[in-house]
Formats: sequence, structure tokens, C-alpha cells
Amino acid sequence: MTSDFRQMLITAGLKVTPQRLAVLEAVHQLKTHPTADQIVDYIREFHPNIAIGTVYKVLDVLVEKMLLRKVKTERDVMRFEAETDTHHHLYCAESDRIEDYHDENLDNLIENYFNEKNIPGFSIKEVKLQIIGTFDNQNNTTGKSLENESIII
Amino acid sequence: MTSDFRQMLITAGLKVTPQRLAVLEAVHQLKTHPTADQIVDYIREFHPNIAIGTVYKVLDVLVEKMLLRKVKTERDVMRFEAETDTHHHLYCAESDRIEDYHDENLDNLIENYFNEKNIPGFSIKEVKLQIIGTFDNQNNTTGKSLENESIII
DNA sequence: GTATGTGCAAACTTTTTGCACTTCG
DNA sequence: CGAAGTGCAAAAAGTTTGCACATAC
Repeated sequence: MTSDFRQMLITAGLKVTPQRLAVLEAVHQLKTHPTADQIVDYIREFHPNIAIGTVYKVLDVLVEKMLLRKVKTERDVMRFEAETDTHHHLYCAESDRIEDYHDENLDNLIENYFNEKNIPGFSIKEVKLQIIGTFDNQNNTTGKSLENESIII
Repeated sequence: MTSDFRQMLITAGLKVTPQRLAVLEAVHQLKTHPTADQIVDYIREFHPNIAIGTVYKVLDVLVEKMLLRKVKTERDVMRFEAETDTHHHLYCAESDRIEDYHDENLDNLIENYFNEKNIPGFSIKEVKLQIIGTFDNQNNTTGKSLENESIII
């Protein structure tokens, strides 16, 4: 597992450091699209000396090298995910919960649609869906309620 | 035009104030999905005394009453838009440029798809697409172009 | 050995908050 | 007049930066 991460770093042309391995490990383990803060908390159990600034720097470089992705909701913190293939998100604004959604049929449907339909002045690289709604078993972790959902680009 | 905004505020049960009218006006005029800062700059030309805190408070209440929407990108600032109907976004990560995209056929396609396909444990309220790619004429990042309607700042 | 990465703390940016004052209805 | 809204300035929250020291290769 760790050797996977090691290989990912090497392939990306990055030096292998304990901090980078720890961040990769944390984001893969925390399947909640964690914030930088949550990542720091997770890492500090095993690696108490890691600096917040380092985590931000590591996250930046891992996103840049496409080993991680940024996700943003209407709350004002950045979140991160380990899934780097195209996929979609289920999102509940009240609980701020995000779940990944994979659907090959849907992907094909959309791909076919945009193969036929051209958008003038724009070249499509990727299409992501935000499927907004509510999870049936509402464990609202934050306790905060949101009046109105916003848009994640 | 201003009387439209006045009516929108009244309908939403809000008091009509010059600040709220100015924020509505600004977001409707700035078709760039502006940040709070850009909204402040715009307003201050006509209304130099408006406080930043007030703009944030006004934006909050207008989003809550669904007269505006929040839009988030991968960058760490909140942006706003006047379009409150469901629509999609074209987004270029390099330039951070967002444009609205309306497409009724696409909406129908997706609606039909999710009418048939159920997502276990999740109730869909709305589906929005982020269509990620690049705009063909990338040259217009800073200057304002008044001639070409399709270019947004 | 050298380029790269880390720790730390300070600075910066964006957003929120508290409270006296003002304005809308 | 009273409830609601605004201005201001301070502070919170999140993120970035600079630099000396440490580490990977």
C-alpha cells in the first residue's frame, strides 16, 4: 500500500518523503473528501510533528501532479479527494456530505451527446455532474443547516 | 430595472435599501460570476460608502432568499451569479473563467435518465453539469470587451 | 553534494462578528 | 416608533510565504 504511494510519487517525478506518503495515505483513508485540517488531524496521530504549512504545500503539489483532486462546496474550505478519474458527486447541502458517484452508462450518454453537439467557442475536456439532493439516512455530521444550496463548479 | 429589484426584495420579504439594490444591480451587470470584492468595487463607483461587511451580509441574505446563487471554483473565493434557474457552467481552470450554459435537450436527457435510474439512498433535487475545458479565444483575460457579447471579462 | 522538501511563524486574504448608529416601513 | 439594516473596525478562519534547517537521491 505504502509502496503504491511511493511509486505514485516517483512516477510523478517527486521525491518520496514521509510527509507526502502520510498525506496520500490520509486522503485515501478518509473517504469523506476531507479538509486540509482534517488531513492534518489524521496525520498527527502517527506523525505528530507535521506542519500545517507543509500539508498545504504537499496538497498543492499532489493536486498539480494529479495524484489528488480539489473539491469545493459552498462552505469556504477546500476539500480533497483521492479519486482522480472522472466521476460525479452526490451532494447534500444541509449536511455538507459528498459521495462519489460512478456511472458508466451516464458517462456514455453524456459523451455521445457532446460528440454530436458542439459548444461554439469551447473545447470540452471533461464533464462532471453535481447531483444535489439529500441522503436518506441523514447523519448530519456538522449540525449546521444550510438555507440554500449553491453551486460547485 | 431598479423597480424590478425593488419588487424582488419586497416579494422576498426584505426591506428595500440602497445597498441591497446596489448589490443586485452589480451582480446582474457583472456577468462574470463576480467575487464579493469585484461587487464592492463595482458598487463603490456610484455608492462609495458601502462597507465590505455590509456587502457580505447582503449577499448572504440574497442567497438565502434565492435572489442570487453562490458559485464555487477550485480557487478559494466565493463567487455569485444572478441566474437562479437551473443551468450549467462552462469552466476553464487556467483562466478561472465561468460562463453559463443553457441546454434544454440536455436537461431532458438527464431528467429522463434519472427518472429511470434510481440512486439508492439518495433523493435528487437538482443536477448540474460542470463542463470543463478551454475557451477558444483565451486572449481576453483582463480587459473588458464591450463589443463581443459572448466574451465575459 | 546539491537540489528539493520541511518546520515554523509571520503575513495575507477572505469572510464573519459585535455593537452603536441609521433607516425603512 | 420599532424592527431591521448598515458602517466600522476588530477578529476569525483558511491559506500562503520566506527562510533557515533537514533530507532524499
